Amino acid sequence: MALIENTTAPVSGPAQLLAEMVADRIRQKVVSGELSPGEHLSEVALSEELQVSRNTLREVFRLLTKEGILRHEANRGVFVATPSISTIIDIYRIRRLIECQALAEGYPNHPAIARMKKAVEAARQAREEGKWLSVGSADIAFHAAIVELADSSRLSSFFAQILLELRLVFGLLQDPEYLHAPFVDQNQKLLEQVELGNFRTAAEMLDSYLLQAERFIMLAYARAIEG
Amino acid sequence: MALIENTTAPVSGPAQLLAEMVADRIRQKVVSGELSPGEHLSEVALSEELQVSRNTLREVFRLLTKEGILRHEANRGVFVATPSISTIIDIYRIRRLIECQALAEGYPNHPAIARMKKAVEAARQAREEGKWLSVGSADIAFHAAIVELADSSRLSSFFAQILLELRLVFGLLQDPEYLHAPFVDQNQKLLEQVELGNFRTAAEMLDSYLLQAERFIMLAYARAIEG
DNA sequence: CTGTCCATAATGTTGAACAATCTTTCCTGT
DNA sequence: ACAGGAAAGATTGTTCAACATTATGGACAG
Repeated sequence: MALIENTTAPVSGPAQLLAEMVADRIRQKVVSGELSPGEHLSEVALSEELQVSRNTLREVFRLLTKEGILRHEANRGVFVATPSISTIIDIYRIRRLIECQALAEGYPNHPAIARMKKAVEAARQAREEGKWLSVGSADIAFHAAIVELADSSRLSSFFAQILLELRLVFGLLQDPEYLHAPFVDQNQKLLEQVELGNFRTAAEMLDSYLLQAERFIMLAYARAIEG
Repeated sequence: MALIENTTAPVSGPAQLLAEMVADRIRQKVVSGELSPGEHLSEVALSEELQVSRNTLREVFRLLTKEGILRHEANRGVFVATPSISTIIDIYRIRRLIECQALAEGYPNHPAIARMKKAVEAARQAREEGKWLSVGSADIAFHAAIVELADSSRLSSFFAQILLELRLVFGLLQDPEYLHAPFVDQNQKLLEQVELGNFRTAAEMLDSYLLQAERFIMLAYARAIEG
């Protein structure tokens, strides 16, 4: 009789792995600002909201904690990571080290250059439309493309993580226009040098841009945590 | 009555998180060669052997897969990662990029230099005693210390992962003496330059050492997968 | 020998249970 | 009134058992 009936009903098998999909959704929630830095993520609440079991959610937490966008405290659960000054310093130290080196050793006709160009165009478009969050995304894509010049899958995915953490920092800051607008033209200038084959010059420009951006963001950060 | 009696008995609570401990044990199994590249890790078998539940083990699998020492295939489970030629290329590309840059921008009296010195001494000691696996460990520690010159926690832990993958490669190769012996003296020479404050010189030496090591290991690898 | 079907085993995912730990509340004694 | 502490409640850590889904291996037919 009804004893054999199955009550739990995952009607359709997972096309992709469930945990990966959930991880994507949480990443997006963090980037979009739906989840704020420092916020506590309750296992029961989130598992109900996302319609997954606690076990699956915990697998996701492990992933995202390793990625650095969540923080884990024993017996207290996970929280959205709260970037600090030292986070910003660390991120920009890494950006200068990796991006400049990748750029300096780039070569003409590398497929990543096309992606850089596309990102610059997307950024200009988004700027005209006033979509500052999209400008930020395009800026991220541009710098991810720079790292792809190094032709290293491991380096690229590591750098993607770093850029994701940077987006967390951006989320903390106000005034996205003031924040993202200057980068559009800088990226454009970088791309011009790259297309001329002047990779060394481009790398030097990038280094100074990044130093400048770091100071800029540190200031905005200091302003944000006070006001 | 006995209904309330508890049958499951984890008598003592976890001092540290169980999953982290299990992850350490599996990492060690991989590094020590107890688990070989390509080997399939059964969830039931391993969870029984390590005395943890399947769920906990799956959390660990997620971690180690992200670290790159395990590989996940949908509906087929996890396997110990099998380094390929392109893995070696990728690893050494990253090593040259990160290590040389970190070394070039190092400065005297940095605490990491003491760690480099300690690693060199440990390596010499281990070599005299013929403990080639320890020589390998010391070599790893030496290069991890170089990266710590960059003072970036994120970069250091990323690089630790890369070096762990490299150990996987070593596990694939025969003749650890032939493999590790040359590095001891090279590291010694590097350290001498660093202690003299010649960071630029050291960085250039390191670059050529790494190029040399890459060729060396590629050859050993090619020999290993054939014979 | 090759392709199909079925039994078997593995993974993917869930829900419930309980132990350990943290948090809040409330009581008590001074 | 208030500091200290015990009890109650909520949350995480971990396990287990169940079941759906997907691979694997073998028997069998052509």
